[in-house]
Amino acid sequence: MPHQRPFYLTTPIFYISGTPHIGHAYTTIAADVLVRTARAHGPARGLTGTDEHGQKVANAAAAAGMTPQQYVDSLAPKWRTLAPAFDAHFDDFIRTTEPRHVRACLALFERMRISDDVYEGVYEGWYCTNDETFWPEAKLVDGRCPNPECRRAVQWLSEKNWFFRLSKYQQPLLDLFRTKPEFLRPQTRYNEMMAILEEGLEDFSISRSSFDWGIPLPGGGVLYVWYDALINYISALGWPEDADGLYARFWPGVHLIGKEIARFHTIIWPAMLMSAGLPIPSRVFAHGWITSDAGTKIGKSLGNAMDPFAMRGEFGADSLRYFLLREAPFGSDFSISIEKLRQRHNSDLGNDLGNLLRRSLAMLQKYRNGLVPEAGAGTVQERVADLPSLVNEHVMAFRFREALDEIWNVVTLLNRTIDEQKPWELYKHQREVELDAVLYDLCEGLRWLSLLLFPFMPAKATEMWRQLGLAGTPELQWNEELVWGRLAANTQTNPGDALFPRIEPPVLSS
RNA sequence: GGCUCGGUAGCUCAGCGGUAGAGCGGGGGACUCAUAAGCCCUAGGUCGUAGGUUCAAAUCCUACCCGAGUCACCA
Repeated sequence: MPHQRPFYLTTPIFYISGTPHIGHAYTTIAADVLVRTARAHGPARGLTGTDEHGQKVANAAAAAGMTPQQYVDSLAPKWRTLAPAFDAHFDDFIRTTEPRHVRACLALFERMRISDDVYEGVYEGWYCTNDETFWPEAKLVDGRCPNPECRRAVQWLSEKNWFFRLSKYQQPLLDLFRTKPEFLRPQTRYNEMMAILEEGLEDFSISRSSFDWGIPLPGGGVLYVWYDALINYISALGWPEDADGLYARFWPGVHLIGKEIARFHTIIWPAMLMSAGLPIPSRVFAHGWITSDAGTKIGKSLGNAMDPFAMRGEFGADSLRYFLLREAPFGSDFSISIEKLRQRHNSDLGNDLGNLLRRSLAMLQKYRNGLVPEAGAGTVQERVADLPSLVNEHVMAFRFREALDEIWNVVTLLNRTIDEQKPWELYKHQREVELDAVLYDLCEGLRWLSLLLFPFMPAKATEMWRQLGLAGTPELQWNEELVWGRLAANTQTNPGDALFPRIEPPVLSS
């Protein structure tokens, strides 16, 4: 069943001083597939953006000889190009330095004060200047920084800050998790957060007074960067003014995040919203890490990040999108390599799908001058009847791989239909009615595939659509378009270049 | 160290009480519309180890081994 409610999905906002790596592309692409699928059933909205405050940014700006604002302005364009580079379309891109965001943060802070959930306290602990991190006493190694690559002396710091009475929300959060386990998926992340909740929550410092690159508070100091960052999900909708009515229409939304930030999104953020008397997110999904073949995490700090732009250059955005969502269950870690990418590209995309389109249109060209025949007594219709709802259910539950498995069953079905019906023999023996029936089934089946694959591979699905002789793009409502027989007879098809040209392994020279 | 999740065919994984499954790779076959693609057949793996419960266990319980994650106010 298509969902009725407007659908709102967010990615995390990316920390601006980093460099985009394959993990950012992964989150972005998955979010885009969700939003595009939702949009095929009704109103849907996607949000991404950048997180621009914090001491690290301030330090990096100083090192670059710029003001923090100049510095983040110089970096923001790089992040804006990330989504378009992978054919991901978001309705909005928020930067936490924008006035609309600043206003929302201060408004939320004020609401929480009114709830008596914000109080002044002293924030202190052992601080490592190099890592810019406070460490609990128990973590110190010989009284020094526990980071194995640091091990410098730590110093005792204390500053007066605002605290959020997070402890007050332990029970409400436990109730939430127990009554609505689907709030956080997958299960393994849910278990971890439950363990944290059962251990108990401590109040949480939400301002800083030792530096000033953040959202300034009326009485001095700035908001802690995470407190500020989480609010982007509603500030981008126009809360609290909501002049455009977006907040009223789209909140609460769904958050897609990486597993490392589940705590912020499923404990701190809901508690903040509860405190302010606002609805909490409807769902949070924490996906896994992409690793290299050696099994090491790919991240900025390890210096082995695969450049997503280079990978796109070699395989194309659609092929990469397909690989990332087909290769592993969404939520698990998985490894990526050029060889695996090539394997998927050649086998699934080139051999199965691309070749299916080409051989189908080639026969239509040869036997019917490229004109779609009248529909006949085909066998494919009944086999695909459940496919749209099945695919939609899988995608909306973050089961991208299962959705693609279902779609590929139909790719295989159509390939098998050709081999079983042998159109070349039907043609030779002038069995015109049967030949028409098979050719129609193939074209209509391919039209369905184009529509269903559009969220995953927008450009290639559109190219399929074009070769099938259809106008516009397959970005259409499924309940109207996924009706068997909608493809009109006498449509003039346009066979074209191979959809996914084979990519040969590099020739090794000795 | 506590807790959590995994350890199933060469690879990636599904199965989660009833005498072992899929995809890919590998091997064989019949065809020709097609990107030498597609289709059909084929994999005989002590389901991490050792016990236990049961008429019956990858599937439940216990212990252990191995791997990963998490227990941080760094985004």
